[in-house]
Amino acid sequence: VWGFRQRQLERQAATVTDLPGQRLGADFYASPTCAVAEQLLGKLLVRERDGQRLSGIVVEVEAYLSAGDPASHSHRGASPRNAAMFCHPGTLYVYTIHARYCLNVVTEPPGRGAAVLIRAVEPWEGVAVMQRLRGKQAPRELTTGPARLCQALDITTDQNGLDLVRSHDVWLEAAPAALVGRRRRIVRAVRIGISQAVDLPLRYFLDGHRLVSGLARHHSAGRSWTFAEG
DNA sequence: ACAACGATACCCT
DNA sequence: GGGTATCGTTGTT
Repeated sequence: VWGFRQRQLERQAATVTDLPGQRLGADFYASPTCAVAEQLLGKLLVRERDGQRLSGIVVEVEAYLSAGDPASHSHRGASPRNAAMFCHPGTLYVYTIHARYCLNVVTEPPGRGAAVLIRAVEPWEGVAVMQRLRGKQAPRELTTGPARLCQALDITTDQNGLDLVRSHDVWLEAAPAALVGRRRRIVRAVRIGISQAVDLPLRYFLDGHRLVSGLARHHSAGRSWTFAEG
């Protein structure tokens, strides 16, 4: 009961101050990782590149915890690769896997080693550029999957360690005005593509959204609830 | 030095 | 649903 009440308060604190299209501030990221993970759904991930905005609505994320989570890159302590994960909340952590890039948002107080992996976004601005960067046209081929969305937004390890609160290259914004007030259902389920801690339900996504990764029959698995954007 | 292995994606059936 | 390309990081000689 106490945990639920705390989460409720955290959610209110993060949404009350957010105005449509406004960049998310440092306080957004400094919360417990699971709270940040679910609050990231519906927010706008923005990449400014050559004076042009590329952006997408966050529709799927995974939490990677600072303790008790063997699947987290921070589990074996800090290293040159994961150093950004131990920086202050709101830091961008980009890592390579299978010769591709994936993007995380650092959470919690500095030094904890917790982050949220963004696994899928819905293209919002600059779709044609994303299609060119990806070399693909189909909606599900553009930004569904953590490495695909990085390629679509031209995010590489060059952006590793950026401060999302101050950077002019990458940041997050509150949901666009067009989406404020829209009711959505969130599903919480197990994470994808890991071999440790496979049973922890730390994956969050918008129920039934066509651009969520994984098989459609898994989309309704797990526990779900509704929330109102903005 | 070197070998193993991923928080993947692509292409094939 | 399954096999594999591909390469940086890591841990081991």
